[in-house]
Amino acid sequence: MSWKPVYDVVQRIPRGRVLTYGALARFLRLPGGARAAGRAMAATPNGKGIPWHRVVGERGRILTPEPYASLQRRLLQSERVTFIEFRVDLNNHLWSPAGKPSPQKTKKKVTRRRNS
DNA sequence: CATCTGACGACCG
DNA sequence: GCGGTCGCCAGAT
Repeated sequence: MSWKPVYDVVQRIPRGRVLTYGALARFLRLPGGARAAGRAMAATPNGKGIPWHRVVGERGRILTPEPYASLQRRLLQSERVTFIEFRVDLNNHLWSPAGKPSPQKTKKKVTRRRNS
């Protein structure tokens, strides 16, 4: 499968901003949904300058396997991305491929789901 | 060819 | 908020 379009978008994520697998999948209309985005990232070729660390779970949750999780947090924090208890503050850093910066501060539907 | 396994996210109780 | 299931589907075994 060609994940080029995925990498292409990821590569466009500005420094200090992040994208979620779901948003990525929906934007590109990937068959298989968010998980497809996850597969794409898991297959990300290293050393290609792809900012894989800027892709996180739906609520800013870091989902990468342990070896990378710490690195990812470190990289994000190094570019000024703020965290709230192991979660990226999407409210201020979520980016949109379509060019929808709108950070906003009013949380609308941020109260549900699990994951620990 | 048959199974298993996820770098997800939606739902349910 | 927490734990568990389900749909999806490309690779790995």
